[in-house]
Amino acid sequence: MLEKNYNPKEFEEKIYQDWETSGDFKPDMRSDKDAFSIVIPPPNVTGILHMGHALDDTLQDILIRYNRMLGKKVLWQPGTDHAGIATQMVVERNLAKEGISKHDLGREKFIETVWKWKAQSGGTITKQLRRLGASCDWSRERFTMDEGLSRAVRKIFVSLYKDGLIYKAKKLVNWDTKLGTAVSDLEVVQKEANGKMYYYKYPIEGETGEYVHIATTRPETMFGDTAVAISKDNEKLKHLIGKNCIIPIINKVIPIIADEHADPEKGTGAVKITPAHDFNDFEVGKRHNLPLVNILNKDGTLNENTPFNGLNTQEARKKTIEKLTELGLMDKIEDHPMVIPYGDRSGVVIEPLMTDQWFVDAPTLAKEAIRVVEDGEMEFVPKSYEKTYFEWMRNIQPWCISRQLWWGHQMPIWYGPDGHIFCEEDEETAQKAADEFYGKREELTRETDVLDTWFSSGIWAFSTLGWPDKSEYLDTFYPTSVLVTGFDIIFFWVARMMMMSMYKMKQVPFRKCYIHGLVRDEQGRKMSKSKGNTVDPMETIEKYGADALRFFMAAMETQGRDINLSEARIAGYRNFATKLWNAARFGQMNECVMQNGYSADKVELAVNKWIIAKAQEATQEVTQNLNDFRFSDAANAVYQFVWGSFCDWYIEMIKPILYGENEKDKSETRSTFAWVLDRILVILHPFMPFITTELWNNTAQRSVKLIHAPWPKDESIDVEAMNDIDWAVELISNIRSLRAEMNIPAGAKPIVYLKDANAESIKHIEQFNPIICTLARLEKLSAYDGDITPDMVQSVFRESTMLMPLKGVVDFAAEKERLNKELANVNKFLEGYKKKLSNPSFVERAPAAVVAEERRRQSEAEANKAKLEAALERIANF
RNA sequence: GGGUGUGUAGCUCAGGUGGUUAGAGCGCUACGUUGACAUCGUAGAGGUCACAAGUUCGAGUCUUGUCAUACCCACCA
Repeated sequence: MLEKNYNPKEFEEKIYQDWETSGDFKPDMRSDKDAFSIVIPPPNVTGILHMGHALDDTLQDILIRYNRMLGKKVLWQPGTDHAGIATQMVVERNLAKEGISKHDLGREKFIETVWKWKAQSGGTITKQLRRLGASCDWSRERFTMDEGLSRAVRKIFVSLYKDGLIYKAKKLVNWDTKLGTAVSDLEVVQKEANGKMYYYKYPIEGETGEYVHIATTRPETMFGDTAVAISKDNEKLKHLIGKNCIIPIINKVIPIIADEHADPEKGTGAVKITPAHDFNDFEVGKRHNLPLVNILNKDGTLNENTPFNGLNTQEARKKTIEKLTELGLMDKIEDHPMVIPYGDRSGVVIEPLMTDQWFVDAPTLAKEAIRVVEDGEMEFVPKSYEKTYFEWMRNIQPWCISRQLWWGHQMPIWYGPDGHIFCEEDEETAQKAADEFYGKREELTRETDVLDTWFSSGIWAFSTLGWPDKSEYLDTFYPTSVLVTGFDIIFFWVARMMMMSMYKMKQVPFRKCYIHGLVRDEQGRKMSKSKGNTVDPMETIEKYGADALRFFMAAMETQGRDINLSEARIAGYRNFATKLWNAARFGQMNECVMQNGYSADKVELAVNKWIIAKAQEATQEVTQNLNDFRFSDAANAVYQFVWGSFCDWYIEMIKPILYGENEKDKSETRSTFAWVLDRILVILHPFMPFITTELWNNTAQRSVKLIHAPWPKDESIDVEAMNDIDWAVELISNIRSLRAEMNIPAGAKPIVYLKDANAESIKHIEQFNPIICTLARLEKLSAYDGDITPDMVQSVFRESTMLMPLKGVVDFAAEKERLNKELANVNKFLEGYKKKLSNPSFVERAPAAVVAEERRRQSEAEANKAKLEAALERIANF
């Protein structure tokens, strides 16, 4: 017997362990059905599960479990990401607590420490995923830095390099002064700040008292200026073009040039050009062949090309202003709201800096990645994200992949003594290539830079399946079926996966890409540690169970919208689980098990036919909606069926049968109950795997585990579905015969019985029992003043189970009115269609498909009309 | 500046291709909880679907505009 209370803590972990140890998550490679596969967006190995993961992985698990029940070969490939910067920062922070810096350890020792740390606490997130119920094939778990994946990374790097798609270049890149590394454009976030605009002037060379006035937010960069630009359309200032001016303090002469970058409307109309420290100025410098003067060290302090060697930019700015003021060159300082770039990880200001870096030729790789989406080989769901994707891909810039970090994939690049580059998969091969190149043995040195984390994530879809080796899994599961991820990661990951996969595999990495929104807090604010409004999914699971959290995520997931976390709602879904638990318990108490020889398509009682038809309807809805990635619709269909139809109505309706004496009816009803409960457990399983499994294991002997139970097919049973009108007709007929049989005078109130019956208790029982309630309201009878006997009550209880209470369809006059109204409506449509279709210009000019659609609707309306008329006829007598 | 969304009940949100009386959960009110229910049931109140014009026999849904709001991209000397 089931416990009295639903207590998820008691069985969730136990059930998960059984799945995992029994190998239930492994694909059934003998299945003759299609393959279905998902690669998990690898969480950061240092991370802990947050609500975003809970959403992302719940959706994936629903799809995985659903497809597994469809009998397909199903693989959910799990793994974690080494997350270069994030992980390095975590470990550095830990070391700092002991007063150690990474430089104290040296590169090798530091990396050792990271691995040690990973071994120690890297499993947290995968443990948490298990707690959520994620049915990943953990036996195949991968890590972006493990041996196989590292080999895949080297292989693809060499391939790209040899195809000329990876190159080294000295470019202006985003430089993180705290981490001491280059970062990609995507890793830079722009933040609003209250800055100041500094106005000052540069003396014109050879013309005492003449100046060119400049405005800048960063005066300290003036030592890197190599020109001042003015638009040639600037009537007021264009006379200065061609002259030279002098950078004060260092008294350096620079030219005044004409360039469109200088907008006459902005600032003073004259712009100082610092090509080595500003992306726009860099372009101007290129156009005019201006020299580059680097004024910053890699830690962001000013260097020897300035008078403030060693000072940071803030201090240098102060000094510069002081000096300019002394020289009488300052005009004014104004408040100026501005946007400043910060590193999204380090949180410090990003400086554009000239450095040697490695780049992937993204514009070339993007071409195929764009084509396959245009051609529909990969589809975004919702489709609108295509636009975002195209927009970004068509304007993509070379991708800076080198990072000056220690933790990550060291680039497979070796330099000869003369700087010649050898790019090979390992040192031995590189040495061989060098031997051949030089004709003698030369010492090689390896490039110290490591790769951007997203480089290895970019090949995740096939590297985890075994590439570059031949493997059954790669053949079977690539391309993967669908990628499920958040919109914030489209550029970082989806786009890169598309490019890398198209380059190497010549096939899309996934056929569909389902994009979901963010999980926000109760008020719709973004969750963040700094705001302190994060909710730990593990605490939620502890409190309400994993099933409740999962169902919440599914029920709230509507395409293209963020989800606001709501504890009340999660509690509501916990109540839903409780409800189901108790329904199952009710079944147990009434010995509702499948009888031998029971067949759902042979039931006779209306109430059983009805619930079976309803169950089929719900199954269809769930199936269709899951196929369409409409998670909330799928979840709500089960919810409505279980609570609204099964618990609220069916269970109430069958009580009299189960408590009565008609053994045949009892037997059929018990079996039907068991059948419907089974159906519920199956279609609910993808959403709530734990409670469904617990009930499955406890309600009868099973030959198959629920996780592998076959998903029901629509055509498996054939019950005669009854529509509302049919129910109403049958209901009222039964009441009439009942009334006649029991000799109840017309106008009498239907029978109620209580030990101490009185007017109040009659009212109560109306509310308690939907059957009685319906009877009462249906006939709108006045008070029954005859005797009420226990027999009469029994009789009504027993017989009335043949009836169907219907919410809403209780008043036949109203029903008639409704039908007539609808009929009038249909007639109106028909008139409209007739009018449209008899209009020659519409029929002749409109596209054939449109006309056909209109005709189809017309005939649909005609069929509807016939149906309504038939229904009206049927209730005409009531 | 460019782009993409969103605006529906007190709150949070559903409302494929226009078509009955616009729905759910929570909250609220009333009544009841005796037989699955750490609760549940029944009933109810609550909406000019942001605003305006248009297309249509018919608009929450389509078109245009306005207002509000969120996010993304670029830029701001």
